[in-house]
Amino acid sequence: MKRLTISDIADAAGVSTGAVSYALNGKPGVSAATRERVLEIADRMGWRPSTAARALTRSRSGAIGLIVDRPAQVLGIEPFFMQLVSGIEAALRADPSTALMLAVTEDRDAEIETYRRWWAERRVDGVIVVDLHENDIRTGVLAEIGLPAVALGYPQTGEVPCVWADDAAPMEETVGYLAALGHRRIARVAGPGRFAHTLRRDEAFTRAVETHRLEWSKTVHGDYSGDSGARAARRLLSERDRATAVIFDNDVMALSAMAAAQEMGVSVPAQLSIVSWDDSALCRLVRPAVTALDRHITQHGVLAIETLNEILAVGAAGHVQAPAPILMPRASTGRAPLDP
Amino acid sequence: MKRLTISDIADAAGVSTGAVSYALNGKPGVSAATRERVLEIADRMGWRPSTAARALTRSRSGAIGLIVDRPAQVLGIEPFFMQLVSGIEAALRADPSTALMLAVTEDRDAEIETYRRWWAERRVDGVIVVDLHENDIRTGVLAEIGLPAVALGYPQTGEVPCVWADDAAPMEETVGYLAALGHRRIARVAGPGRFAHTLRRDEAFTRAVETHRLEWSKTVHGDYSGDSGARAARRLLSERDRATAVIFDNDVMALSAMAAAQEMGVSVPAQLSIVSWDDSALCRLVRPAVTALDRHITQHGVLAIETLNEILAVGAAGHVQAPAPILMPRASTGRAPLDP
DNA sequence: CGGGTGTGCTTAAGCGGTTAACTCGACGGT
DNA sequence: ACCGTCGAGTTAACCGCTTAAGCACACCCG
Repeated sequence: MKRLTISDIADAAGVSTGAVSYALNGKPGVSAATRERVLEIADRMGWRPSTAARALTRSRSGAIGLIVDRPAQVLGIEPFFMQLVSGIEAALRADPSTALMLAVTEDRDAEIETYRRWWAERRVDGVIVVDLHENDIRTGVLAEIGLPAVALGYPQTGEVPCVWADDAAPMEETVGYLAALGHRRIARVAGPGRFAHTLRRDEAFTRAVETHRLEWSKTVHGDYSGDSGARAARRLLSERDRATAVIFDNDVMALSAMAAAQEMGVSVPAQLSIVSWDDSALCRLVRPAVTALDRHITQHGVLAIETLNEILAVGAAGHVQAPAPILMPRASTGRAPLDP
Repeated sequence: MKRLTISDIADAAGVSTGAVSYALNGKPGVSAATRERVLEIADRMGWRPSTAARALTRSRSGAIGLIVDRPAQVLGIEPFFMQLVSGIEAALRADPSTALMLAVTEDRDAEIETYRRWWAERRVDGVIVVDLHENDIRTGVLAEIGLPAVALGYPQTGEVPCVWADDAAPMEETVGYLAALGHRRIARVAGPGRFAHTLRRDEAFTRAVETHRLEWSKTVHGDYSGDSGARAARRLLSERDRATAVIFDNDVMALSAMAAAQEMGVSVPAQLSIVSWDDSALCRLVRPAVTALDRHITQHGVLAIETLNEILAVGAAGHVQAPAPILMPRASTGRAPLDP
């Protein structure tokens, strides 16, 4: 089946390709009657402009890129990305002429290399960057090559607009909630320390611990994988005077830790309360269901696209604050044990 | 930062753009010395051909498409897609000039519409189709418009090459394994009946049940969501002379069902054995860890890309059999209860 | 009735590559 | 010395679309 070009439409309408182009792009230069006729014919014949040809003249590719750089093992199970993609796609549906380009890289260097390649090949008009580090080199590279970008995470140097959410208030709320349940010994199993949001939460946690005058607290770092969550749990549960509540930075670590606790004969929530800083169906899939902070990840995807569109339209955009995570108490949290 | 074009390279090398093109594409027409020099300059200056310009002349976009059509709710948690994407990306890494275009649609019509659009816009060179139905209309549409495609699922009309795996033998093995553990009453919670692989597994299950002369069996259909798995479990567990083992068509339903069983005070595996027809880290994340069939989904992604590349290179490809799922016995299966 | 002024379209150049066709020397054979 | 051949480039057309510039015609005004 032959693909139609603009000249097929021009022939059918009895006008030049230029006129067709004006008609289709809503530009002046053709009469209302002609415009109508061209539009009708193009629609009836099912013509769509070639993205390649358009990209060449407009220097816009009509695609935005997302690069995911986590080990395949974690990727498969981590609901974060698919939720994000859902949000991105939902926002993109408003403008079907834009598509999403996805890449999975093996490391940060490959990620940067892919940005450079995409830019040089004019494959994407902009990108969404996730897992922002403190002093992330990627934003520098993107600014240097001039590839429009929006990052998910705390505002950094200011070169790249960020979609961020306040973690301090929810952290305060979560610690307060656990304190109200009688917990005086709370641990936190964070994500990798290189991530900016990890550090912010670390700080917020420390502050909340002080505010509530807890007896003891501790922060350890994992890598979002189930293994690291389980390992952290085993270590925490082996301590004397151990924690009675643990806040995990994602759902996978929380679930895995809960399994580890069960194996050690520590019952949740009677002897140990568990909170996940990431809500997904996973948290409701297990028993006890896991108390979690809903981060509205899908919404982050929507905001990221809107911000990127703004950059593409007017050349710049400011940081965007997303709604703060909200605590969803479920069965994995309960009153602190009297004698842990 | 200005993007380089082929004429920048031509200028730097002191030759015409035509010569640069010949040099870069390994075509005759330039001396070895010139080729060397051009290659070196292009590399040093970091030039990459514009995909748009290339697409225009070669009528190849250098991208392949994947459309996912499942509710956002299921998407986020279903490890299937990310595993598939991992495989696709791994295979694409061999040829960095090809990118992956991802779309999430709301229903099948939107999916078909997107295929048509992508084709008309020359956005992708080929697509990978998942969740094949019996007599799937999508393969017809793709064949009609001539968009190269590879499907994941049982071979159908033959218009589109399929990457498929035998489910019969593993089903036989699984039922045999449960029978050996003393189970005489086995249920199966399948995916939606419209999927081709669901029907094949239904048949295989029925046959295996006969082979092993089970006392009783039953197949009910869910929709891969946790809710449907839990609902099915509750219904099955409420029956008199209920099943002592259940095989689920995916991990999400299996996990959810296990949670429902726990809520009903039915212990796994003492009173109920659970098997998931899909292995992911999820199955190892919960306690008891879930016995599952590893379908090598990542491998399916790799095979799909290889097959698609074959179609793009030589115009056609045959069906490809992927390795059969293998049973990974874990803690969710055990000896049948003497008195269920 | 000549000259400005829109209107509605066509023409053609250009986006960044690819490639068929052509040019220009050098070389070899007779 | 002349012609044919070949290697190494160059030139220019083309892919499908956009858009500045051009052009023909109708209309209005003094």
